[in-house]
Amino acid sequence: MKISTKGRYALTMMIYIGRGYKEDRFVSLKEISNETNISLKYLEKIMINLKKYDFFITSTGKDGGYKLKRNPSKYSIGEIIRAAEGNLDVVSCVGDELCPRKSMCSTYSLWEGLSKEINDYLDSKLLSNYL
Amino acid sequence: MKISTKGRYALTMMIYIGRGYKEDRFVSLKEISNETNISLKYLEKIMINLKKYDFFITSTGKDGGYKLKRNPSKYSIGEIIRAAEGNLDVVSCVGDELCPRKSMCSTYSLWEGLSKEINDYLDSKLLSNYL
DNA sequence: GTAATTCCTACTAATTTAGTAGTAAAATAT
DNA sequence: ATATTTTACTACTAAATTAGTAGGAATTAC
Repeated sequence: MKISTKGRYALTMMIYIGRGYKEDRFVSLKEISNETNISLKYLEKIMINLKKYDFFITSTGKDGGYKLKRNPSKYSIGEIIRAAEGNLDVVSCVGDELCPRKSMCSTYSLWEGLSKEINDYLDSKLLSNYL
Repeated sequence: MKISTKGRYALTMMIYIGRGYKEDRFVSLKEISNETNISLKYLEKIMINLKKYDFFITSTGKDGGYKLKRNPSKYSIGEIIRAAEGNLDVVSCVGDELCPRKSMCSTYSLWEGLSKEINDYLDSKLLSNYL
């Protein structure tokens, strides 16, 4: 039940990029990599998932990088972590997938409830709280 | 952020053993394996972790198995899952371990808060609710 | 004493996580 | 224009964790 580096580093990037928001400047992954000592290549890889969402304006080339599209208070931590890691359900047996183990059905509501707690908690926290 | 089979199957076993509590009988892993189609050997392996805690009275040999030591309402789901999986903190940077990445310190309270939510939720649920 | 069960140790396979490597394409400062 | 810087894209690899398997010793009810 650990949050992986994918989710943690994604949030790190969002924080750095969020800090550039007031100055209206692009923040490059190079810069984040330098300040955090996280490999540039790995940041790029994690960024692939985030780019699928409508989070940034990007610019290639000199002085390029990423800029937030919205105000940092308009991003929840939940949407960031889910963008990076996928859904935050604690079990995969959701939807109409049939579970062959009867005994576990009695625990479905437990896992569903826990997943909801996790999502609600993270959705209640905003990026602006962590800049 | 998935609960692994270790935790899920541990709970499954506790439920089956808990059902035997009223009849005051030993429930064997063989029986649980037969009803759930989870490999006996794997159940044995997961049981190793649970046995470190004061959960059961055991009996080897014919008609042997496991019997709960306390009333099912005296076991929280949290203690069961922690016994099987280890602590439920969502990050490992707890205690006095020093984190080299400054930017992440701003998120420590987030992960600590989330870990507390998870533990509190699971501690509020009792085994007796899932028999 | 035999069958059923836990107890104990060791091994293996599959999956996920955590990276690395190389290059192409785009934008910009000069 | 061109050199530089940055994102964009594709592919590969290493380490760790998860999920199991295998074989047999000790214990107990009958």
